[in-house]
Amino acid sequence: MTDASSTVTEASPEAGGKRRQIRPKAERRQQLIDATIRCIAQHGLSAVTMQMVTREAGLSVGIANLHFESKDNLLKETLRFVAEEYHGGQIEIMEGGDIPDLGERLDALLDFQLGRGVTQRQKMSVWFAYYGEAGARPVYQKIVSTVDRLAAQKLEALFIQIIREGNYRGVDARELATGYSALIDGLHLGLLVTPRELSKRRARAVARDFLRRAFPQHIH
Amino acid sequence: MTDASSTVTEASPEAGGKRRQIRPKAERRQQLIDATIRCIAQHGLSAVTMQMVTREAGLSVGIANLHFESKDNLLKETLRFVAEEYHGGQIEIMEGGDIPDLGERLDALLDFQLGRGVTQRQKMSVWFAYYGEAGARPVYQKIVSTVDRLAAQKLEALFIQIIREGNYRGVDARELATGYSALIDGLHLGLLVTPRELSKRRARAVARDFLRRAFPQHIH
DNA sequence: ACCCAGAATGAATGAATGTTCATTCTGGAT
DNA sequence: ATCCAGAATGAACATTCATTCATTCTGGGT
Repeated sequence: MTDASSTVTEASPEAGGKRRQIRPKAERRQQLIDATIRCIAQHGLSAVTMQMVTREAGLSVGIANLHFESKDNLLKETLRFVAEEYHGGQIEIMEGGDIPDLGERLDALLDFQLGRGVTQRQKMSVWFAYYGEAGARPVYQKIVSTVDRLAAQKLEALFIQIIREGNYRGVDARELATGYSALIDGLHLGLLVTPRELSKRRARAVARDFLRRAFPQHIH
Repeated sequence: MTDASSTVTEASPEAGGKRRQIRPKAERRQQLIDATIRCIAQHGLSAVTMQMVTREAGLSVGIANLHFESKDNLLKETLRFVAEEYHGGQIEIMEGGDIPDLGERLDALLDFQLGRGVTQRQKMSVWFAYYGEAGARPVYQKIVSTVDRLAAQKLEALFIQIIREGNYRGVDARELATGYSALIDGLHLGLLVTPRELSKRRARAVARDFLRRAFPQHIH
């Protein structure tokens, strides 16, 4: 009855007041997934331990196996969350009823893919940590493939619309979509591994150039 | 004096004849690095153990710490080897005194980057396994950055030559080189993670398209 | 005020792994 | 034939980590 921690936000990893709190399952799951993302970004996927994650979340070790049955499952669910968040965001923009102009929609997509601040870097780390293991783990491949395929289809559909509107000749939407996706992935890699060589500004310029060369009327 | 294993190639992981062989240090180092590459490709970086690597190499556990001082060091040296092999190959082609025609040289580069068979897939796995950890491990970043920077410079130099020869206007060699490198990285990722969606043939077509759009006179 | 389903805890457990080092063995030098 | 530097071995050790579960605690329902 001495502390004023009645509205504690769980944001403080340490804190003296360590009063036990009971929260709904869904909330704890998300809390653990968020902590996992931070841990992977900071220490790398192969160095992540359950103790590390639960401490980062400000919870006890046992709780991870209560809400996820195992470490493997926690990692799997974390990947699923990141994948769905990233691709979901893209898809929303590409379907974009809120942006009628196709050129502006492309711009918004590019903003989403290469924008944001520190948070984005965390997500990128997680993203590529899983890519690294995907070659040996079919489960990861499957999760990524599923969302990837949908995003690829939406991108192709958007490109088809743009090609029709601009009356561009000799351009294959599918091939261009594959190229653009690969380019964005490659730029993310560059930003992550060699941030000294590749600034975010330049990455955006490069991606924009790619689009301009393909759709000169839509990107200026 | 009963066996004919005098010219044993160390290629057989098991084998009944387990006679101890003494070999020069450099050879053992390479043997262990090769085994490490195979293990990473097959099991993923985070699952690799010393026992796994030494068994794959057909040697005892102690030997890894004899030639490399630790597991960390073995992994570091393996990355250095893969990085230098990949970038070294590229650089050799780009400097390429043996291919005078610039268009053909681009073709050769593309062949090297997206060609080959199973072996190449192994190398890709290793490559991205390290990328995944690079966000959290400055040592890996440094190794990759070093070779990467040199390759980027050579590529830019090649593009400058091509731009001059073709008299291309409004094209920035540096930006184009960044874009092409990123595209290749992204295509590698696609081949590794979603081989069902992206065939090697299509990856080549996409990369070729990128070059053709930039240098139409040099790529047909 | 009381109760109790089930959320949360964390010490204990056992398995896995990196590293060490006393010992064995090899092959070229003498 | 003999020798020995140092390459190779692998059982043993210490540590680290995922998982378990007996116990404690919480907060909504009655």
